[in-house]
Amino acid sequence: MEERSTYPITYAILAFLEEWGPSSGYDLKRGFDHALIPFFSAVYSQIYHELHRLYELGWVEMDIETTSQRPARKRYAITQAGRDALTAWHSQPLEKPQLRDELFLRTMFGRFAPSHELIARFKEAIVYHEQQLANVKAHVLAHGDPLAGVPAQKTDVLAHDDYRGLVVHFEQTFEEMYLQWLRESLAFLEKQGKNG
Amino acid sequence: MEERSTYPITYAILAFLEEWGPSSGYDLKRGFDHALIPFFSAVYSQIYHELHRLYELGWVEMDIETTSQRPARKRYAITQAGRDALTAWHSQPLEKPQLRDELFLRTMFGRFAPSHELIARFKEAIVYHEQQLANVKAHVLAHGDPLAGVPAQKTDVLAHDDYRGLVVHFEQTFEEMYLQWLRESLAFLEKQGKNG
DNA sequence: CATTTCATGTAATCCGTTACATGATTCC
DNA sequence: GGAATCATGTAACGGATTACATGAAATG
Repeated sequence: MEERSTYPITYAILAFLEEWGPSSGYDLKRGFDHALIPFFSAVYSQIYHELHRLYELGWVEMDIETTSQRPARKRYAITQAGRDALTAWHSQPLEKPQLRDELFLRTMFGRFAPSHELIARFKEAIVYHEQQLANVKAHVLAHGDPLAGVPAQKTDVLAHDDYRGLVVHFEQTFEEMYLQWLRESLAFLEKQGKNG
Repeated sequence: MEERSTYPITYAILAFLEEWGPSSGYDLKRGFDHALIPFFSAVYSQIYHELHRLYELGWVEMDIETTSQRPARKRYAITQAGRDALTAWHSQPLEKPQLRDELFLRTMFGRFAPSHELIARFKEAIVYHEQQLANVKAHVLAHGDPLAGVPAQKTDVLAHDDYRGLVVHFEQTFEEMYLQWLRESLAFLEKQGKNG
């Protein structure tokens, strides 16, 4: 197979179909929003487009539900070729991670505006990341945290949710670290403002 | 003015021109690579394109150096309108930060491949982030860290800049946190593997 | 009876990256 | 003499997002 062009969403969809069983594009969207926040998201148009692509690759199969009174609903299921692709994915090299955050650029060039502007941005960022942290903590309660010893692991194999738990643990640590930086920096900026 | 469409690179260029004085696209590229790694980067084509755009906006002016024997060199300088735009930028709301990292998706769906695969990815990520941390520590020495009380080197023209130091502090803390997560997760994965 | 939810898709735009194209000068 | 550096750009592609388009059924 000469499969060029697979993206993160390719495998996100395959993995969810494998985990959840046959699903519609609509189901997938809702699943992504609930389970993958905030490190992965997709919009409907992207999901529907990718499902068509996966269908043509033979990695998913599809049937249309006729039983329901609801709008036409297409159920997609992963095929064996899809499962093989999902497994092969884990052998491929990782893409480089990217953290894009305009606040860093604003901070770096903060002196080109009155100091209260940057201070206001920091305060807004604190509100935003406090909300993110609250969301993540709800996730920890839901999925556990294997590194912090929060619930549910089997002794023989990795528990189902342990993998997700590792990611959620990262999210929580990240948000806490970010908030600490915001608060320390804010204090620094406010102190400098008074001295200057 | 009905001009939509200004991006981070717009302001990165304006800020650097304000800070460094008149510069060529080539200068800007080198400056970005040295001063903004790893949270901001740009390729030549993007920089040249943006410079043309800024010229048409009247935010920069340009003259061609005829004195040199080198290839034609265009020197761009920020205008007053450019300075105004740079200041106005700081009043605008922040875009939402995005951390894109394929490792999270790989981890979440780690059970769809033999455990040694994910373990190998984690080991590769450790090597990568150790290198990132080493780069950042060199930055700290060059630019200082106002939160940790590390002074900037006087040899650096931009060294007075505490704003940049705040960003570099974040970078270092981020890489340290990331590495800790990688090592803890790796130990967890390896332990679970032996039990199974 | 109005809003939300269910349900799928097309079209356009946008931003970033890669590939391509050129050529002089300096350094080893 | 060959490699690296200086220096500027065009063309094409590609993934992600936004806007647009439609409409039934359940919920309050």
